Amino acid sequence: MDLRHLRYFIAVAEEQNIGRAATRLHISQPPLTRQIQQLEEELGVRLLNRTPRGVELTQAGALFLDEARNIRAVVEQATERTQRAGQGKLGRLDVGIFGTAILDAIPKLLLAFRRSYPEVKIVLHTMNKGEQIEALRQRRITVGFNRMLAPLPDITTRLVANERLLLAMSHTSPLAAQESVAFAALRDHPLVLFPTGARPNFIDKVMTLCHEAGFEPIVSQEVSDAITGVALAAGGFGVCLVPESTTSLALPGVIYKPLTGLPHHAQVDLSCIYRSDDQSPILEAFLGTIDEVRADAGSAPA
Amino acid sequence: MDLRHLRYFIAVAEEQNIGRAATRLHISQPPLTRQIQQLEEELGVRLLNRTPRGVELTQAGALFLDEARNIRAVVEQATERTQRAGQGKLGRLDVGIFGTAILDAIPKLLLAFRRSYPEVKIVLHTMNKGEQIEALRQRRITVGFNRMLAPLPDITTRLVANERLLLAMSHTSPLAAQESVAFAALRDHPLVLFPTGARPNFIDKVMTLCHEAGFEPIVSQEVSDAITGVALAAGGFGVCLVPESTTSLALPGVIYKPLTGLPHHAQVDLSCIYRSDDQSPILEAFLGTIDEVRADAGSAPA
DNA sequence: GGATGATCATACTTTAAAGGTATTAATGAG
DNA sequence: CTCATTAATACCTTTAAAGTATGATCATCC
Repeated sequence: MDLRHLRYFIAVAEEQNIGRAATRLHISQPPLTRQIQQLEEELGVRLLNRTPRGVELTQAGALFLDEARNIRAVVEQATERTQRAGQGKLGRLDVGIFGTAILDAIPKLLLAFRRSYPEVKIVLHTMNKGEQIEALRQRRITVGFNRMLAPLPDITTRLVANERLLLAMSHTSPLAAQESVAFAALRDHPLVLFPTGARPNFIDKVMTLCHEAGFEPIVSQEVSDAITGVALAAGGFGVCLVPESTTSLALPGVIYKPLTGLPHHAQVDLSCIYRSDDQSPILEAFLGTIDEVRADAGSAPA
Repeated sequence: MDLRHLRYFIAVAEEQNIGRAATRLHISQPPLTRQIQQLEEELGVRLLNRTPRGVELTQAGALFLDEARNIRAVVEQATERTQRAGQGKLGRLDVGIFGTAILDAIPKLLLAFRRSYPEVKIVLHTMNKGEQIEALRQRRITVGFNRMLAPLPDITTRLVANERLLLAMSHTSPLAAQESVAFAALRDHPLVLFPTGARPNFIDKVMTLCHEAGFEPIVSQEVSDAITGVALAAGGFGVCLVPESTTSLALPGVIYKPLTGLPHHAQVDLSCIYRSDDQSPILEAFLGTIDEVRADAGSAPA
């Protein structure tokens, strides 16, 4: 049996007349007669009673008409859903996120994507840089978000945001009175650094900036993540260099100050990463959303 | 799109390999490759990612696999149901019944049919002789039950039961003391006759029997149906000739007596009637059940 | 790192089946 | 009894699916 048989049978049943049905189907009458005969033979069931004025459905034929219409509807729905999936409009996007990277930019991005593609289910997985790479390769996630990723052949990196550096400190800090802080002034202040973890990382970046500025920083403490770092800064353990988006962390007693005297490259990137050979339409859609969001942010910066 | 495409795609998806799937489908690899390409082109969706070790499903492909399996199941179920309908095992049987004909024989028959064909819905329609003929011609019913039907060209009659005649009377009747009643004795007893309605009917039959026995009966009352007739007999209006199955009507004060001295043809038939040109499998099944029930009754009479 | 083997894709041919034309058979209407 | 209508059949054409042979690509193994 064939979908064509169903289509033909529906036409014949609706017209109650093989010739008229053939016209409607844009074929001639004899092949239609044959196709219906073939269908009946294959099912082993008489579907039509032939009369001199046309045909009429048997009881089995009436039942089969219902079934045929149902099948047609199911097939239509299947193709429609598949096509939406093929356009990235229906499906699932697994996203690897890295602790503090979830602040600010990423929620905006995910919300924008969900607005454009409401039928794509977004599943978040918290994992660190190494785990993200591993999960990408194993296809457990489609995209990850990270900072300062060393380039890899099979992973493509796409810049999502480039943030200024700010200085987090306790409101009791001697630097708190100033409107802004000169980077070079940090030579005399103990620093809380983060994150400890796979190199290269943000600690390396800060160290390099200090060296470029001509001093060796006083390291008060190295901690695993930004939240801990800011908390320690609030507690007076020292000052802590953070990406701008960290200001979303409004811990009590913490104030953030802009820095002056930093080189242009003293910014910290936030990148989206994905498998270079991934051609899935959902990924494409997601990358498109990134572009849109960046364009919006560029045209109307906050 | 075609059911073949679905079958092929399911095989490819399950084997994750076009060549192996082709073997499983008993075709060679190139046409299978082409059919899959064709399917993708028609949907406008990439369903497979080709790798050097075979193929893997895209997200849309995985969704389509589910849909394809679903369609296959729906189609299988449709053919299965249609085939059962074609064998008379699934569907609907509309039956016209005539008042008192519902006693005894017909319930037995309908129960036997329902036991053999539990998925055929039996719908009963109470209608008289003329209405049954009309309803048969208009296909509102498939079979009817009736007595003493005059032969018609487009309606076939099939004898279901042939019943003796009994005499219903009040237990206070002078005839009540006898074990049986000689038919000729009825010449002196007023008769309650039924049914009034389309000729020929049971009244004609009784009158003929009386004439053959050489007397003109005293007609006490003519009534529309057996129940009324028996009730009047119970009330002392006279005696009432009834088919044997009427004994199911155990009205208070009524007794039934066998008759002696009747000719062989003094029996009343109960027949099933149906359109002569009706070839529906459900009718065939029902006629088959009639045969079986009669055979059972014949081999082991009550 | 080049040979090897596996896999999918392409080109071309064969075969099967769907579609078309002409005609017949059956049946009801005028 | 003829005519019109309808489905069925016979035969031919065309389309498309299947087969054969071969090429391209890429991972794997010595």
